[in-house]
Amino acid sequence: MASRTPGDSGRPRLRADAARNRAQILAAARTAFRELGTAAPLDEIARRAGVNIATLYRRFPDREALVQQVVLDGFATVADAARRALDTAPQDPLAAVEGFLLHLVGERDTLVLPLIGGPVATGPEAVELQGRIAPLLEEVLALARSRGAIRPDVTHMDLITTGALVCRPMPYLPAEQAKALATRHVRIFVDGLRPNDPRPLPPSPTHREVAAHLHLGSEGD
Amino acid sequence: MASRTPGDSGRPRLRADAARNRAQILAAARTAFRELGTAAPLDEIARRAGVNIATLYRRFPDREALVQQVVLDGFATVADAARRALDTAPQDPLAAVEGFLLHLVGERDTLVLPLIGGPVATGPEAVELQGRIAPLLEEVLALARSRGAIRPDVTHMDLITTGALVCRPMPYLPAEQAKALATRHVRIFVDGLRPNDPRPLPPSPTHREVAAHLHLGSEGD
Amino acid sequence: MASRTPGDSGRPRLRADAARNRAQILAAARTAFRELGTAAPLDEIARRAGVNIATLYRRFPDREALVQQVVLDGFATVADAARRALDTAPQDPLAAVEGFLLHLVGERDTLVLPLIGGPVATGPEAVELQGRIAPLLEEVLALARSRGAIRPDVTHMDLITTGALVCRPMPYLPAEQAKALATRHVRIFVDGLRPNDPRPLPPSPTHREVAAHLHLGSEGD
Amino acid sequence: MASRTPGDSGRPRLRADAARNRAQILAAARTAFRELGTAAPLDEIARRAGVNIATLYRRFPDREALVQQVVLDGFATVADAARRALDTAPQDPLAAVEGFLLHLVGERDTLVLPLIGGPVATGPEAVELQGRIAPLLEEVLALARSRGAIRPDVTHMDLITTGALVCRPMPYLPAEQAKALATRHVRIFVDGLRPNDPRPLPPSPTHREVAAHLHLGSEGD
DNA sequence: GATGAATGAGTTTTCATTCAT
DNA sequence: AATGAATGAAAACTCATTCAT
Repeated sequence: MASRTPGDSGRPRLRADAARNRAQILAAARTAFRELGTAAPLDEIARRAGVNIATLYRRFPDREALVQQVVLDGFATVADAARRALDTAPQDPLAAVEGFLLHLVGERDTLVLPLIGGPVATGPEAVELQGRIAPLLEEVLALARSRGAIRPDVTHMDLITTGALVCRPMPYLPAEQAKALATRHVRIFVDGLRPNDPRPLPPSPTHREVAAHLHLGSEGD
Repeated sequence: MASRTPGDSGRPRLRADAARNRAQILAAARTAFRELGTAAPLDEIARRAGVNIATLYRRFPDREALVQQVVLDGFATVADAARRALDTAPQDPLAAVEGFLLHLVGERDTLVLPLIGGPVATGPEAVELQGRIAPLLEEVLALARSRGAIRPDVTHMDLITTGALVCRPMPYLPAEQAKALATRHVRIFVDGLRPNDPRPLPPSPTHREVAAHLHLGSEGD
Repeated sequence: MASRTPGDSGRPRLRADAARNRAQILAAARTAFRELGTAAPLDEIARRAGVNIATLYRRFPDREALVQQVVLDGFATVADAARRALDTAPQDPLAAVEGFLLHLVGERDTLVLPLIGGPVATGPEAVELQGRIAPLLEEVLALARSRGAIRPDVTHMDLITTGALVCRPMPYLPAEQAKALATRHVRIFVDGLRPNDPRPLPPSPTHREVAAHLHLGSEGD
Repeated sequence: MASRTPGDSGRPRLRADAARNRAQILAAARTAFRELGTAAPLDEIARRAGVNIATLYRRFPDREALVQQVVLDGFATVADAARRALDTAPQDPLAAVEGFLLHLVGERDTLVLPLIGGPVATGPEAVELQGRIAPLLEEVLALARSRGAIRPDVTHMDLITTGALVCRPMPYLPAEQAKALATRHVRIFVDGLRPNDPRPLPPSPTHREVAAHLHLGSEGD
């Protein structure tokens, strides 16, 4: 559904052409970030968006702001998917989990979660969105556990991790093939979530530990 | 275990000090690429390696050559892991599969597979290594299937995809936490490989299709 | 005379300040190329032009482009001189030939014809200009021959060769002395064109042969 | 005749292989200087000579020394040509003049006279050679004048200028074509030297003036 | 609001030169 | 004597950012 226009909340309304430019810039940034990393040249992004580099700067005072917005839009997509999962969880909670992941896979072409080389979403909006996702997924998982539909040792962090992984760009592979492989991966993973005599998992870092590093299961540096 | 010195085949032997420099450059490149992407500044890499930038250029005529070698070393690690998996497969083929993936997770701090923004390994050595990995994994899988130890619809490409995903850098998350999450992911995934009434998988792109794009289950652009 | 502004055809009109910068860059390049060869440091050229090196790159994407334009302007000067020669040929065709050469000598301080180490003008504009010069000179020569004012075996290529030679920089000699020596050379050469029982010339390469190598009587490599 | 091996006088005798290397370096330098100017990369010259760059440095402590030697060899060729001209002058002094110029044209592929961008031959050997050339040519001219074989207002500097000009590289033109054009140019020029009612020449800079700038009719900077 | 233009600060790349083998 | 290797310094080139139109 996603009727929300990403990233335009809490801002003075823009003139129509300016709004269009802003949307084009964000779209160009999403693909450029996926292809080139968040260090992608800003004038390359402006070029792809069909606007002048100065126009980009008018909308986003620096690279950081642009990255923030793109990541924020990504988080919004995840939150959206989590909400839908909760909606459908009562019928079939495990299917809801799978639906969550496949929904993300469905958006993977334009989904930028914190990426290599990129600064990270630290603003209040980002924190707020991230804080909203975890409980939604935990609620889905709780329901699933109570129905015996899922192994008990899975946490929302495993889902977030999986979502982040299957949305990573796979450079030089056509989008269709990437999506097919990601889909198969999700299907197998979700089969692994079923309570079929699972081998117990090793301990997870706590949500708090990970949150202290601020982001969707990402590592590095 | 990894007794191979990476990337030193088919080359006139280097003087001892030069070989040491070369190894330091590659090590520095591996971590820099994981942290900053393959667009990481070369002088930063030289600095970390403790050599002059011109020395780096002496060994690797351009960024491309450096990336190639790093990726090639990554492939060699994967091939190595696949070989070990085949060795242990007769005892417990599914455990061998898991061992393959966990081995990669164990090396994830220094493992660079084709990455965002990066050119891609296309040289004959890369093709040769890639062509060596697939049959090894297929042999493991065949054994597992014949023992009924695994769902029948999994292919080596699913394993490659999974290996590539769980080795992706997770920027801003400490290595320990990243490894823990990756390990849990692998454990669940492998549970999903068991032949417990699995739901059939959607079709996979063929090896040939993917190979045409030349790389370990990676996408983009 | 020379009312043409060099190198500004077929381009979107530049802002006034940008056009000024462009002209200064070209002027600086002309003298730098004559002094240092076409490998002259671009930042030196930018410095002489009083602009930032990036501004130079904005106008000329690489050294090649800058050299092209400078050479193109040189060709334009030659074409201009040839046109004037044709204008005055009816009165005294041999004087017109001499005027052509002396005109070039007069501009030699800022005239850059294809030079050592330099790539060469191959674009359509260069070809067009070169193709325009030859017939003009041939027409002058035809008139001179019909009047018996010149030895019959001279071709426009001899004139082009001579023009190119006498315009070559003479490093370390002050411009005045260089011009004096070049002028004397032209005077003697033109005396050698008179039909005073000349010894026949050895065969010339054809225009086509030379044109296949694309440039005003230049050699090398 | 040129039985002289250029540039090996007054030096401790080299080991045979070292002498060979030195000759190869000089040959490579001659062509590289003609193609790329005297700023040609030294390792390029070493590469063409088939020796290591450090070997080049062992023979020539810096670029300057290499250029000096190459130019010196060029002067030696000119002096040689002048000597021959004087030998043959008694039979036909104008033919001797032409022979001088054509001799230079014949060597133009390997003849490097002070060139654009190049430092300049200032050593005692250079001065000595230059000082030797002028009187030889003047003697030829005096003989020609006394026989009425030449216009009276030509000086040795005109000959030097002409020699320098016709030996300039003509980049991108095959050597054969360049030589043909240069030959024709010389033939016409020499016809212009004949005492056929010549128009008087404008004044020449004096030998002293030019010598103050140290070189064979060259200008610039 | 949008853009062409300019610039300072990198980053990449090359090259002369020296050193150790 | 010759060479592989290393390096500092320069030059080529790119890019984020600001300014004037």
